Amino acid sequence: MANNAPKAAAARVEDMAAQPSVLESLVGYNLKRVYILMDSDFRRTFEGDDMPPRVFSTLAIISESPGVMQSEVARMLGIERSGLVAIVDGLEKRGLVERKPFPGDRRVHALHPTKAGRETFNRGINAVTAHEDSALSMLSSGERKKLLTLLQKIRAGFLESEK
Amino acid sequence: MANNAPKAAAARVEDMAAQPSVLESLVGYNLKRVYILMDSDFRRTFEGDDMPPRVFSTLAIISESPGVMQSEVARMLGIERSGLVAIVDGLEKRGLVERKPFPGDRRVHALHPTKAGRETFNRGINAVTAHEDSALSMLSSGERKKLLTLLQKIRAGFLESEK
DNA sequence: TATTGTTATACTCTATAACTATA
DNA sequence: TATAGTTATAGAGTATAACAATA
Repeated sequence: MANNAPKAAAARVEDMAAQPSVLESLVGYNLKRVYILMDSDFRRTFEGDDMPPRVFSTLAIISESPGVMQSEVARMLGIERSGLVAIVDGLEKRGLVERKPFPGDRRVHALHPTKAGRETFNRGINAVTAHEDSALSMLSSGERKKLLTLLQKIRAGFLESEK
Repeated sequence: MANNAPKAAAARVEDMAAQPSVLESLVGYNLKRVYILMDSDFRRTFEGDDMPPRVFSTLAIISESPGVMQSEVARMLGIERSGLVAIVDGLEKRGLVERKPFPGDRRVHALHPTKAGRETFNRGINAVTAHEDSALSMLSSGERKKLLTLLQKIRAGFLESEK
């Protein structure tokens, strides 16, 4: 150690900046931090519309696949059937989706978007895209595409390993 | 529509596969799904060691920056001071870290790793790296580096925009 | 027996606010 | 006045288990 300075009488809080951590080099750690940033930003942007991420995702799937059953939506979103009940309840109360009988299987509730639901989804998808444009403005178009490709590749890899 | 088949009497559940969703093209959605996969995998891998991600992160920062104060650790991890109390309590009970008086400011608890804490961290960082090697084996070395770089760039961008 | 939707329940994670002791 | 650590509390999100209706 080439530190010839006299020993300080007492440390000062201002001097206690910590070392950069090895955590910064871990994909998992950075993934979590970025997820939290993006998720918070999404919620802040759409809180006036009462549209947290998983509610928007549910509306999207129902709008794109009218007649889809709840179990299938839950499976696509990677959540439990039970967790989806409250989300669909909320969307139904707001007049954005409807539960209808499914011809051929009376256990099933087929989920359909209403006209208002389709309109909300169409406005939403534009707003969400604009939100991503803004939140990811530090990335070039190519970098953003690359990021998307890498994330999709990881998901595909996990899917494969579960077989 | 070039569908000349006769109309089915009743739909069948087996035929109700939903459309691929526009969600799949959103960075935020894929980020969340990948975060959940990696986080679950981490917890599963280290549950025998009682070492969820944020406990390991806390131990890492204390091991790398002995004497760091709690507020600084919370700031680095992006969580509230109050949330860190239980984590440090747990690490202290397990004999991995110690709260010591901070010379010069009696409000501060300086956090130090014990010998056992340093050993646990050293074993942990190897295990975590091995975990990432396994969980991200579908990516080439170059892809993994690129992903890390992109995630860090997003974090830096958010940090910049908060100024 | 298995599956769909539902309810009840509990647990994790986190944020907020208020308190104390110090500065 | 402001800050470090702490406690209490509440909320969001999610998972598990059990149930009725139906297959």
